[in-house]
Amino acid sequence: MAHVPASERRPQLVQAALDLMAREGVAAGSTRAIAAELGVAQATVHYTFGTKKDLYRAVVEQLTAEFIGNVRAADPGDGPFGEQIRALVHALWENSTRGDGHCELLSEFAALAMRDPDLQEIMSAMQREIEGTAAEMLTALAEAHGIRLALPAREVAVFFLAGFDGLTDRHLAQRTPGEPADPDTLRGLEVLIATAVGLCLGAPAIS
Amino acid sequence: MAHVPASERRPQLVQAALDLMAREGVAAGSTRAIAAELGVAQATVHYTFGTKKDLYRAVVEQLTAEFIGNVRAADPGDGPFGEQIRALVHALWENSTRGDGHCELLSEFAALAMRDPDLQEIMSAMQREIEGTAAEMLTALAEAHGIRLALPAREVAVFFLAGFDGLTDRHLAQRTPGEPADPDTLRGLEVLIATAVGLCLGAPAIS
DNA sequence: GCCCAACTTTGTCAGGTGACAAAGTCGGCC
DNA sequence: GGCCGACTTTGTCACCTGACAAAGTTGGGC
Repeated sequence: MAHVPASERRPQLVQAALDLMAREGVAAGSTRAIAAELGVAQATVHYTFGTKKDLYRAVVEQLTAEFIGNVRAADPGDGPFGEQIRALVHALWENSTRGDGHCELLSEFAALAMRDPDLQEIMSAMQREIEGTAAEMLTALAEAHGIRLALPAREVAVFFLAGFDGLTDRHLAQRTPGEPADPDTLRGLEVLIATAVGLCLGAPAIS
Repeated sequence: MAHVPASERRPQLVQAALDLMAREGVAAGSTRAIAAELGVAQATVHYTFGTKKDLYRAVVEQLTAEFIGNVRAADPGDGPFGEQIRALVHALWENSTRGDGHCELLSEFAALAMRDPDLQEIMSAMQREIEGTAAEMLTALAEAHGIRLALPAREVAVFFLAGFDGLTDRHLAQRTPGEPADPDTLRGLEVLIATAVGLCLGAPAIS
């Protein structure tokens, strides 16, 4: 095996762990399996990261960065406000249901984080970062249309992202890999978009 | 250890597994740990259930039954329609965030189910059962008030429950055990209730 | 009162886990 | 050109896992 500086080995191992776990689940991410994925001795993992949890931490950070990058890269098109939101959300949905296992992996880490304070801190920070990004994009979009948001952008973001996460979880629970998404889930997504846009514009029924 | 018929041992083991896993997480639910929780030999688990997965299945079914029972037992009070919904949702929230670990456990099983077709089937059925229950209660409530729902009850239920699950997950990710819930989460819950009620009554901004 | 089937216990297996130590190998720097 | 520190490999702990077999033990039915 070639001699590679640790600064290169690190991202290689993170990527190997990410690939393996996205494919076969967090539970399959033993240090041995991850090392084998990269074609490296098991002890290399411990040499590079010290502890398995440190590797996991790095994987989650990588996953977060990718996710936020994808969100930011989405193209809202140039329609009216509501249509732009719709386009962004659909892009996000495509991204989350692409079947590369990254979304599942994030859910698994979220489950792990409930029992592990260290992981919880990371996942919590990640969530806040995503919410911040969403709020920021929403604000920018509204501003571009000269719209004054009826609710603080952050509140809309939290409401929307909670609904979105719930729907992706539902999708993951209901889907059969080959088939299209459950129509109830897709309908839920449309309702969510409509209510979120309504929230922004100050729909009368909302207290 | 006393000689107990398997028909009694079964629920005892399920309860022991439930207690243990709610307390320490699914990962701590080895057959040995579960047997020890009940004060029984490890092989008893295999005698009674054959396979660990069969035990897990039984635990999930128990958890589902409890959850639906709690939902059904909630008291909507006797205010106007919107207030009754609100009361029910708050009861559900209290139930889900009580800190007995059952909610966390359900999330963990949902994560497991993403990689295990057998579990997925159970969790999927559970989800549909909960949605059906919610839709049913919503219909009954609307009928009692002479309200004609602007959307099919099932659609409202899917939308609401997805949002609710997202918010409980957010709560689980953000909370620090001793402290009160994150205000953003609670605000999200209120927004969710308001939009769900608005959906029922046919809020104008919703397409 | 006894006997058979249902249940429980003890013991063991093969395999997987995270972690580490020690020896080996490589590459850049002097 | 050699050497020293950074990296890799091999080997090995101690432990935990699900599963099973075989030998008890118990209780209900006759």
